[in-house]
Amino acid sequence: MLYPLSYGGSGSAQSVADAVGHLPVRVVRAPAASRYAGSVTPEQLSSAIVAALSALCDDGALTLPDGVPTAVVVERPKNKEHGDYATNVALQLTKKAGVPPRDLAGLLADRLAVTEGVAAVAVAGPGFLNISVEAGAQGVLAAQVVEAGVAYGANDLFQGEKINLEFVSANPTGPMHRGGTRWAAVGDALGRIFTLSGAEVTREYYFNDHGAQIDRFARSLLAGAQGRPAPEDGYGGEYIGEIARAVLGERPDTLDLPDPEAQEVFRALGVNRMFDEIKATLHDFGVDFDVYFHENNLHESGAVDRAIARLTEMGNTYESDGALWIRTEKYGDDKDRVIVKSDGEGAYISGDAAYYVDKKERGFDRCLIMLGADHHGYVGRLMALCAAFGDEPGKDLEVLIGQMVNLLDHGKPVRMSKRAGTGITLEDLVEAIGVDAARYALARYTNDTNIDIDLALWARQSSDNPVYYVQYAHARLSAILRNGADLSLVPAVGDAFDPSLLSHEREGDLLRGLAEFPRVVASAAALREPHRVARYLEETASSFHKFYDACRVLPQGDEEPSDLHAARLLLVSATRTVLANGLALLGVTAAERM
RNA sequence: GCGCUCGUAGCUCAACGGAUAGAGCAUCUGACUACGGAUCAGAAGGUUGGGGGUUCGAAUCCCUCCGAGCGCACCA
Repeated sequence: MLYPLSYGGSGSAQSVADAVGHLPVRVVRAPAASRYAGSVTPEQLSSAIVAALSALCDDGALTLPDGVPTAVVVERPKNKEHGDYATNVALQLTKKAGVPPRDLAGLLADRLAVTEGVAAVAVAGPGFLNISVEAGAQGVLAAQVVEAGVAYGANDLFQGEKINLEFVSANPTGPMHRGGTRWAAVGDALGRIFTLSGAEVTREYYFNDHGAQIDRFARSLLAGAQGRPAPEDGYGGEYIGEIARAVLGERPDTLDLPDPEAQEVFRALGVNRMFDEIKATLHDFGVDFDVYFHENNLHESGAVDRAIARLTEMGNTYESDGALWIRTEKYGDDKDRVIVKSDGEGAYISGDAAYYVDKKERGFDRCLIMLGADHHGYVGRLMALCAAFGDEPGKDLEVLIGQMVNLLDHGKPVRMSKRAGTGITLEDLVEAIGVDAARYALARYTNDTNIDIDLALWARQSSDNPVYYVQYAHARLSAILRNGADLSLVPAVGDAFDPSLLSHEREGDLLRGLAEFPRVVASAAALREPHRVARYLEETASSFHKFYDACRVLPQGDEEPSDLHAARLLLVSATRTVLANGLALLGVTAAERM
């Protein structure tokens, strides 16, 4: 769930879906133009329903004071007794039209029944329209998926938008702990999802390399190098000694310098070492940022002073008790905040103000910041900051919160990392269960719930591990295609493909599932919920296994290859495309063999 | 005390305000002359924390109580 589109108790609980319109029909680009005509997609059904409504109004059978909607929701029912597709349009319009829902549904059903590719339309329950599609109209999708290839799943929800994603942004004072770890997986996946939804994405990491924490880090390194214990307010853990030794390796004479100068060497070189280590860890995790932004630059370049000046020009600052304050309360924060401390130093928020201005000057339509739950108290002031600059919180700036991740091992909490001296690090997690399982496990759940990840489960290579279930399906699909190739059997294409052959119930289930993929991607982008992709992949893998169990794809023994074999091989190819594209969105390997 | 996020099967979790609340694991029963059994079929398992409200319809929105996690700096 998105954190605040509305925030600070303004009361409106408007969902993102509302904000972008009715998702299921609006966002989806029809599969690439294709020589395989005759398919029936949800979008086409939506159009057909809109046309039917218009016709009913023209005939005087129906009166809609607000006019005919431009699109209606067509969804795939959970229960397949309710047809291939369903719409609640009659229930939605019953009040405006002044017609009982079942009557309105009946009027629409008569009109829709004659649509090409539609096999049957039924009125059900309180007034749902249940639509069944002819087998041939569904089967076409297999060809469309294979034609689209890696582009299948693309949609234009964020077409042309420049989106800045800031995530992880762990302090360069130690190895990356679990707070940033969840976002490393989820934020990167979200970036991939936005990209497939048409956005131009910039991934950004904000290094807080300014301020007291860096002083503490430098003092800790110096202490470590001198064999003294870590300062009381400093950093412990084995990595301090490692970094200190590395700095000494680079500058062996450091300890001969007076302490203040030595500390400066440790600061400069130690922080750089930490940068490099964090970048390398993330790279190994499959996450690379386009921009590593250094907070210190904002202070040294005068960007902070300019941002503060601008806030002052806009009348959003005032002096009190020798400090400069920003009027965040006016914009929904709990209270005003100090932006320049009475000692003349910029408070932390001054860097954020300048950073935000910098992002906007770089032309981003949306800036998303992803934070751990331990920072959610900061959301209000960030949003207020955005408003203080005259921008629109929730649009120009959006903050996502990821709740805590608890790591377990055989049900028991794992809390400490020897090397970091604090929480479990990303490296610890990867070492325990590998990159694929780690990324999948972290991306599989909604961000706004605490999750427990049991290392013992995710390290297991068996069916109770969801990532293996999906990867296995992909490997199995790959094996079928390999075996088919050995028999010189290739997926049906062009005139050789008869979509109506894919008429088995399990084939229909699978095809309808594959048709959902672009909408799943679009909704994952709109709601900022990558876990939808993971759940969808598990469903699709399951749907495939059921198909596999019931439908023989390749010829057996001396059997002659038939058009059905070729058609099913095409369906196999399409399914593999969807699983591969979906796993790619999560940054998880899609292996041909396991 | 105030705020944010949650509370769904024994466990871990799904469910754009829609139809009989779904999966996996665990438990029980079945399917291997195997296109990869890392699979499939079936059974059992629920007052969606409690109580009000909103409406054609609520796990979902509003109020309230209970419980959990995380926050409430001139720290960063």
